[in-house]
Amino acid sequence: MDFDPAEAFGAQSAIRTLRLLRLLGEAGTEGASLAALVRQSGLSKPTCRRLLIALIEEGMAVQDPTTRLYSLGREIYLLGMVAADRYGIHRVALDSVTRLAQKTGDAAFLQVRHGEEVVCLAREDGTFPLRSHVLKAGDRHLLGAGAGPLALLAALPEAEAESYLATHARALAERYPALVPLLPGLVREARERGYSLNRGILFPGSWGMAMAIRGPSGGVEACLSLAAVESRMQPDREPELAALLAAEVQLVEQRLARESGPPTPLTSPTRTRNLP
Amino acid sequence: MDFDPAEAFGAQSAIRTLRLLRLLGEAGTEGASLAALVRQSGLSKPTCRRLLIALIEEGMAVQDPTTRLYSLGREIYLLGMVAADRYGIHRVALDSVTRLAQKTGDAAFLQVRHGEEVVCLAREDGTFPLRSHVLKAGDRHLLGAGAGPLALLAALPEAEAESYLATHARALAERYPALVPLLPGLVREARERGYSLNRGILFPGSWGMAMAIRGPSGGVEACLSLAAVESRMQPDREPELAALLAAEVQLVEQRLARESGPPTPLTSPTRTRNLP
DNA sequence: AACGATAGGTCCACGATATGGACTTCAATA
DNA sequence: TATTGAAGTCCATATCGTGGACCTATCGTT
Repeated sequence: MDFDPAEAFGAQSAIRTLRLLRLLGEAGTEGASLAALVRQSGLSKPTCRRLLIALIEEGMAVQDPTTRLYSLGREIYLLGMVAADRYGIHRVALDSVTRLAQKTGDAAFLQVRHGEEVVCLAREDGTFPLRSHVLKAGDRHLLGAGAGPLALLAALPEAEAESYLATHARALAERYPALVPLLPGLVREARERGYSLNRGILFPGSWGMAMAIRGPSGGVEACLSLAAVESRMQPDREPELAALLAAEVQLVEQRLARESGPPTPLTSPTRTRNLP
Repeated sequence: MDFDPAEAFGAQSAIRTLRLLRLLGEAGTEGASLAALVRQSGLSKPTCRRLLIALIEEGMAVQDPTTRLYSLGREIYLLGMVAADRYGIHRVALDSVTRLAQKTGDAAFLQVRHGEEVVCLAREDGTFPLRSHVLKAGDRHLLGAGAGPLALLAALPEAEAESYLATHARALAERYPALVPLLPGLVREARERGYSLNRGILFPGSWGMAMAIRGPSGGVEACLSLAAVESRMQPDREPELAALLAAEVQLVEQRLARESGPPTPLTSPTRTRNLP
């Protein structure tokens, strides 16, 4: 993360604290070690630790006394549930994830777009014993990187997708070197098919499939996805999986439409500074 | 809130930022004005504003451009969903809230205990036109203050409840003056009946009823509750409402038991400093 | 339309506060 | 029992955050 000094505006440690919080989110249920957080945050060890203590004292983080790993605290859950009134999609989508996992036997996910990132909100495992553990709740990837992010990218208006690719080519190439040359083709494929397919591009042998969820206003903010080992996502099973995805996506879309009495505000998180 | 300087340990502004975040949580969906946040936090206006900007830049808060009110941002929702893997009760309890609201026609709530506080996680309104708006998602009250908090207090082991009352008498008296003398009686009543009843003690005319949810390990962490205008909670309707509550509580408890393959860690959020 | 009152927002000199290099402690591996 | 790597802590220093003072916008009132 490392700080661009320009973005510190008298709130350095506030920003640092909040970024740490986000890193804890990415660490998910397992948690993260102090060393890992130091590395990822670019902070010094004492600073990192001090901020973690503050997070812990406020209930926003916890440290496992035996493993010493840090993870999100209950306070964050409580706040998140309050925020869910506004941003929530889980109420209409979580049980679809569960059903997908049950019916397919593989891992199913709910992912949402958040600016240029795609965040995995929920993962549910099926019963099949060979499982891909490449994606878990809290993981974040750039649009396009993985089946879910690919579905979301492909569902964007073409102009928007183009400009995203142009703007983020560098970042994509850095984080996912193998991906960039393939992306335009994958996006086209996904558009034609109606769902995306990731044939082990990011992690060999880990395949994925995803379909975007369109909100009542037409915007795309989330997707359902599946992940499995290569052998479980061959052409023979593809239509079956796609049909299951399609059915659940349709269900979620209906539920979204029904409850959109008060239309969800979906404004971008970027802020324009008030100028003098 | 105001700061006990002793608790600042080189993380003043981190703590301040996180407390602000919590205040935003309490403000719920409506949001809070800068002035309100300044008042509640005890911070100076510039400091408050600066920290809010930091929160906004990190996506953890948003400001409505027309009303200028601040509220929780989408990032908090995302983090909360990740934390839900660990602390979540909503997956097994939210639809009970919905059903209660539908069947009773009144407002139904899910509240959880968090240390000495009880946080309202969700509110769902029924169709009856006279509604109590005394409680909304994000609101926090001390154990004992209101139907839900009362049910949770009454469900505690007797010794624990006693010691809580002893320790927090002052705080209770300060925030809820009318309540304290009545509390012991109310708690006893609730224990005998199996559910709590608040006959407009905190807000005249706003009545409430609640029943605690017991986890598989026997601990009590949450409750379902109902609120209505006085006339809708008279003895004639009481058994009916209590039965509905009991049915949903039982359902939630069953679901909790079923999914407790990996038993939910429910450790307290307080931290013991590592001593040299 | 001029006024006062209330709230949102910002500036910047000062000093309290957060910083990180250096250190200690502990557990696991060799 | 050395050795490595990670967790955790101390404290002198200067950087970063602070809040009094000020500006502006938007009301309701006369």
